[in-house]
Formats: sequence, structure tokens, C-alpha cells
Amino acid sequence: MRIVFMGTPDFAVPSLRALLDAGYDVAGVVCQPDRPKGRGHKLAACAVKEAALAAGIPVFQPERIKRPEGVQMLRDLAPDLCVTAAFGQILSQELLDIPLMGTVNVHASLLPRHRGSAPVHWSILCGDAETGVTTMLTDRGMDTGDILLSSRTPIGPRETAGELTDRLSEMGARLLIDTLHAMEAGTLSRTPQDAAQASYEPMLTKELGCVDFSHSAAQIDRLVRGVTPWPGAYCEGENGAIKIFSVRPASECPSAAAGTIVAADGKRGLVVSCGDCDLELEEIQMPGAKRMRAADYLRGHHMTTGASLGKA
RNA sequence: CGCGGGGUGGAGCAGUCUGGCAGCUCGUCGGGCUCAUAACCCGAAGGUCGUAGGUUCAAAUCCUACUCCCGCAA
Repeated sequence: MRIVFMGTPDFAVPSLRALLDAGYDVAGVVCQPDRPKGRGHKLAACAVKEAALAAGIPVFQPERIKRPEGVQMLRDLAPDLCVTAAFGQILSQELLDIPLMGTVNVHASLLPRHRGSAPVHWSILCGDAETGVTTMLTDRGMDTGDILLSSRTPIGPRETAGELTDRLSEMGARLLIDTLHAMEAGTLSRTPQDAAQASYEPMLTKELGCVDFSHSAAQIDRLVRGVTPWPGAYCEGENGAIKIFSVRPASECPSAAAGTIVAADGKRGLVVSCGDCDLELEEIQMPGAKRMRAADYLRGHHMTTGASLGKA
């Protein structure tokens, strides 16, 4: 089976590797163009491109694959099947019509729940107890195609979006191979999504990561885990935004107004009152500084108790 | 040429501008106090000050090059 793989970030890499390890003929890999990244704004290849080059597979990086050049490129590759995983571009009907056997997408949620581009983050933000990966036949809608297979897993109580993404990327790779095997064996059935059960969430924004200390510890914890490591949770400190990477309840009930610093030393760490208790900000990053445990930061810096980290 | 910060005992920092004994908070080890303790008291160990070169009577500090790390923005 001749396959064209479309994907861009880390999440897609295990799926690409799995196709290669399973012996499929990956005729080409399509990913987003190199973008200026990091310090110095140097052009950097995405994770999928690096993996493809390492495997000696031709890489295509159309600015917009929907344009005629992109369509022609895909036609020339003459795939039996297209596989997408976090590709980052919408496929037109014209493109979907090219592969003889259709286009299979690996999606990091239990569809029809959490359609959209940030399913892993939203599953944590929404407080889901479990999530999973789904393979589906791509159609014109946003993650609306018929479901092929799915695989579920519980969300760990301390798991961040980044950690969960890593886990789901491996699960997705296995599910993709299972899906293709079933497809070849003719045992695969397709199930339309139940639109009534569907949910769709937008891309994440930085503002979403702003912590509201009037919320409960559980809500804040979900927010922090759901936006870590990107776009990141933060609150307003004296000298700019303080990033927050992990929090932990530190008392039974709040001892001051929400957002008030109730302790700040190397022993107890940085503790702030929130909606239903005092909350320890375990791992933080002050403006201009690196990420570290709050207790470590406070060994060399002073923070005044009684000050507020919340927005007025 | 995107903007910026930094490398100082195990951790986090001050000291650099204005050159002159290696300092602070914490940790570690030993001793003491206490019914007890993450509390308190006494004592100790532990640092080629990122690397190389230069200036100087004298360099963590000034000059040059190099290297590694980090923040913002994307």
C-alpha cells in the first residue's frame, strides 16, 4: 500500500515511524513549511520533517496544499491512502478525492468529543476522567468524518497536556497500524459520529492561561495542567507575569482573600489563597528567570506576604 | 543580523558600575537545647568565581575572544 503521510509536530512522529516499522511504502511526507523559531529566529524544521529526512523519505512543504501546486504534488505521488496526524492544514475535497482508499486521520481524543486543534488540552481543561485516540476517515468537516477505531486511557491526576500528548501520540501510532491492518483484512467498519454528543473547542490562546485565584484548587489545577507546557499558566506578579507549572492544595480552607500571598519562604514555598483553600505554587518561573521550584527561588529572592498575585 | 538576562561551595542569589580578606538565605555534617519539631543555639566542611588570553602591585570585578544556559517574541 502506497501511503502519503501528512503531519507536522511531535505528536505525528510516532505514527510516521510506526508506518515505516510496519513496512508500509511511505511515498512522501507533507508537513508545514519551516518557520523562524527560537532565539535568533532561525528557520527550523518541524519534528516530522526531521524524522522523514532521517528515514530518507521525500518531504514536501507547501505553504497551502489546497493550491494547484499542492494538488498536483499529491497527484504525482499517486497514493493509495493518505494518513494525517496534526498536519495543520485543511484538506479540500479535491485533495481528499486523490487517494484511492481515502484519508485516515489520527485524532487525539475520543471523537466526537473534543473536535478541533487542541483536543488533548481541552480534555484536561474540561476535567475529563478519561480520553483516548480515534482513527477516522477524513471528510470536509472539522474532525467530523466516520470513526474507524478508538482506544481509551484514563487521564492521570497530575498529568499535564504535554505528558498526555506524548502518551497519546504512541497510542495513536499503534491504533493507526491496527486500523490499516483491519482495512487490509476487510474487517474494518465505519461508524458515523453522533452529532448530538459532539463538542468542538477552539485553538488555545495565551489569555486562557491566566489563573483566577477565586476559583477552586481543583479548577486551577486543571487549568495549569491543561495549558502546560503551552501556552502556559500565569498570574500577575510585581514585575510581570509569573508562570505556574504545578500547584498543590496546602490547607483545608483559605486563610486570606483570593490571590493573597500567605507564605513565601524556602521552607513552606510560595502559598497563595484561592477560592476554597490555600494553594502552594510548587513550580514557577519569574519574569526573565528560568523555571524552578518556588522554594528554590525564594532562597535567593524575597516576596512579601500579604501582597496579591491576582488581578484586582 | 529579532529583543534581552545569565554562568560565584550541593540549591537559589548578592558582590561587578567605583579593582583591595569569598558574602547572604537554605541545605549537608557534628554538637547543644527541647516531651517534641520543618523551631532555636553553637561549631564545621565545602568555591580553579564558565573557558582562554590581556591590563594591573593587585581581577569575581576592567578589556578581548570563545563557550554553555535561560527569558521575551514567533
